[in-house]
Amino acid sequence: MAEEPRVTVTARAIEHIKTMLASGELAPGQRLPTERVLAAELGLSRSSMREAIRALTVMGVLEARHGAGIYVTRLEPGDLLETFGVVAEVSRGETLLDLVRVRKILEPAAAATAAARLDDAGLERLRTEMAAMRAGDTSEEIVGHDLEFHRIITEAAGNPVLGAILEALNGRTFRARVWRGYADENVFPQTFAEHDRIYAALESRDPESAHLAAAVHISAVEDWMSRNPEAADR
Amino acid sequence: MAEEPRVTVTARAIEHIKTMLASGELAPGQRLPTERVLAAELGLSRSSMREAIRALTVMGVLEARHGAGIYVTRLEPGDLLETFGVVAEVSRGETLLDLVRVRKILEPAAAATAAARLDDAGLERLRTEMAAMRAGDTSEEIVGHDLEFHRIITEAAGNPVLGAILEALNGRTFRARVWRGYADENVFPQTFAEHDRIYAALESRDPESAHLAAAVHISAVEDWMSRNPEAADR
DNA sequence: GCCGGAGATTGGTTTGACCACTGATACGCG
DNA sequence: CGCGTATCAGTGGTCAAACCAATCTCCGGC
Repeated sequence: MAEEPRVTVTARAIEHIKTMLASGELAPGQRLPTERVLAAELGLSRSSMREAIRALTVMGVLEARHGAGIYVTRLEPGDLLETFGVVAEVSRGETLLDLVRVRKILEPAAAATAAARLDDAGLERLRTEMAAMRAGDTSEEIVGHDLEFHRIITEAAGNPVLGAILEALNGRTFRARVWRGYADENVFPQTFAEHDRIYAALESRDPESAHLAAAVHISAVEDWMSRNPEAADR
Repeated sequence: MAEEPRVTVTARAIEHIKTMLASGELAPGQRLPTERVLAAELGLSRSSMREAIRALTVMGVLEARHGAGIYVTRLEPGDLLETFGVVAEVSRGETLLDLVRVRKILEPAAAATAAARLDDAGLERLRTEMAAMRAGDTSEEIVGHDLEFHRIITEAAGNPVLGAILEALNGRTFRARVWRGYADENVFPQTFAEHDRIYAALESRDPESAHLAAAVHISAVEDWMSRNPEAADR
């Protein structure tokens, strides 16, 4: 016989709502019944129902607005993959290296695709970020422009899922660790040169060169992390 | 002035624990204080504290064992990226296509790496899965072996983060959608042939061929989905 | 017709009680 | 003495009933 009442009521509620979502019974943006009603319908207490809602909220599928109600999010990759970022936040050691290695696969692919799609306005924005980076004083500031530089490229690749994953792979926490180390070694010039290479490839609409330049760029980060494992443990 | 006490107490608790994790104050496998104690320490009610714990649980960061206590997970990619799978479960339409496109980038890279690392035992396991797939009756059964086939390769690539992402990208829900459609068109033979190509490349330890064969394989899926958009809406 | 405020609605938070599972301790049997 | 078992304290799981704090709605006055 079926023998597993071992699941908590909250877990069942979570599964229940996910199923409604997968089946299309709940559409993006749609409003759900109130907590009290949901609890009654699923036959559990409001407390437990709230736990389920909270879980789905952090997953990015639901959004609770105080006083207004509970809504299904747009269910776009960006919403759903936000939690992905925690892996970059709480990981250390070897896992951080693995993170970079995945980025080394994705970022070049994104750059290659972007090479064929980035328009003049995009190139202009890239130049702006590059200049801002060179002019930046604080490490914090430089990291911000670095992130933006890569995000523009990622966005131009036109794949929201890819964009969200790369975004997560580059959590501020993670990025800050690397750049803090960079600052101690004055490797900024080399990094700026790598960005220049990427930009040049994009400007000449050359996917292969863009792919290569991006790979070189990320490899530099990977190498640095390999040589400075202690940076992964802070 | 700082002006946003608009964050819920639960959100603060979540952040608090994540910070303790990032700083190393909480180590993998470690046991946390009881819910009651935690609630008191952070100055909130047990209900709210439980919501925070539930949230961290679904993120794969904490694990609550009934009667035993709350523990930090091993914090390995597999644990943390489990939620990632929801995107594959609740997404539809264009997003599903974007999902496959990301897989088209990652899977070939994984196959190429695996070509240099897969040992004889691994090859043997691949042959087993291939045979089982051909012999499979139900779609359900075939999907299972298909998944296992790819998982063996991914595992051989030796990057847990990459493995976890690909695992998520291939949620059973998602995979079932495709194969259900495949069954209607009898494209199994072609798929089997693609697997044969991948296997041959791996056996001859040829990264480039493996990369190519995997790309072809995933492209076939992508093409099929492009031609059958209605499959994405079930 | 527009504006503002009172009241209803709904999520946010707290409290306290009880249930269900786990693990360790102490007991009793062989 | 050794081992199995019964007991029980500790801990997470669930429920209930309030009250608080945003938000929305609708009605009345200007």
